[in-house]
Amino acid sequence: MLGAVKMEGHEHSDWSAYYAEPECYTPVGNMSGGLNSMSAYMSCAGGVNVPYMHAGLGHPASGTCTGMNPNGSPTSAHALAASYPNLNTSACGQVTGRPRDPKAYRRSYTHAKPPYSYISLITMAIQQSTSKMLTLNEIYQWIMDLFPFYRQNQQRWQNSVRHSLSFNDCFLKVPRSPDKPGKGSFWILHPESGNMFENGCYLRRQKRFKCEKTEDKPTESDKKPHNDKESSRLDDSPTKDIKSSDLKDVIKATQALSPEHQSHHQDHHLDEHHHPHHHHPHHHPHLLAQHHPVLVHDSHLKPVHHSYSFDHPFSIHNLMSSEQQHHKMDMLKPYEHAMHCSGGYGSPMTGSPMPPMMSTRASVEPSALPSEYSYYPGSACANRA
DNA sequence: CGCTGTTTAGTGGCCC
DNA sequence: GGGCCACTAAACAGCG
Repeated sequence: MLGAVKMEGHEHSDWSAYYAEPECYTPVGNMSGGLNSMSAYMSCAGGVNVPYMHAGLGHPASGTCTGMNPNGSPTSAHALAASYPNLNTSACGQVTGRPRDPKAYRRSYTHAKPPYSYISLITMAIQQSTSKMLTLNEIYQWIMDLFPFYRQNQQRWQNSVRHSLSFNDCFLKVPRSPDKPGKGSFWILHPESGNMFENGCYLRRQKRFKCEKTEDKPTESDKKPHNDKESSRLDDSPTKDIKSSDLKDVIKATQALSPEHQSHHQDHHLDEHHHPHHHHPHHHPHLLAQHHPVLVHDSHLKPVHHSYSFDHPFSIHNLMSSEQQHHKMDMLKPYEHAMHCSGGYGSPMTGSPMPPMMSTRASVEPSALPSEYSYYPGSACANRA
């Protein structure tokens, strides 16, 4: 299993060194034994004054209004520096190496590259969103809010994110409706891409999702190629742009994953209240569906549950569910606990990890939390052997 | 002009 | 070694 942890392009030495320390991370095959390394990771990341405890909840991108500088930001860096005086960082805030002090070096992992592929990150971002669809910028925000590492070198990884979105068939682009102008399209997960991450492990896909539909390929008239390049793609592969007639099915497919859609209005309200200047109210599916009234059922877009095992230590559930598990607790205790006991991305100290994002949304009421986080564990049993 | 999106190319790790 | 997957860089076009 550890092999999966190691990933290309990641700081292998950092992670392997970290995992090698039994005090910090003991994978030992006890995946469901409450060893929640990723949650500990998130605990720390979230604890580092990540100004948006709601990351794992309804609207990731809503982090923009929590005071975080969307551009990576001196603000964030300073906040991090203030929170982590011992953080061994370079002038630009990047982790420069392993501090001599074990505790300090563990803390530095708040800025180490998470062992998730970009595809994983994008998938997580979209899946955890209430609307199951995010704009590019919202995906950026979600990643940055959750992983301090990605507040640096944004041009680099954001290019990779864009590449991943375009290149991988598992991501579909949903154009904005004419009456909701704005920049960029919405991105959703292909309804049939659900088994990309077997066992719910988001470290690396077990198999690449390939959209091989041919018989249900949309007609040429339904597509709106942006340019010659895109039209040329139609020859051997359907465009990733999703047509309006498919939207409802796709949304249904994605939202059928959890009962959270039943509380959309509540979540919507909450987020609107907390993030009054953000765009996301525009793309809630039910709103969007209103803008796409002509919806025809398409067989190839049948609802398919994304079946993950959320017990996996690197699953999004473990990454996020700590919020649900602890939202009733004293908001500060877990943070302090993690800061003292973990301070890193992985820690065996917590079978019940602290909430990942605690810093600013402590006032959120449990009832306002999306129900998906109490739903996922059950779905794991239902969908996976 | 900056952001978004597409595409190509090169590289490296992992697995069989 | 080949295939696959992932990361990165870069060029380019379209759009707001």
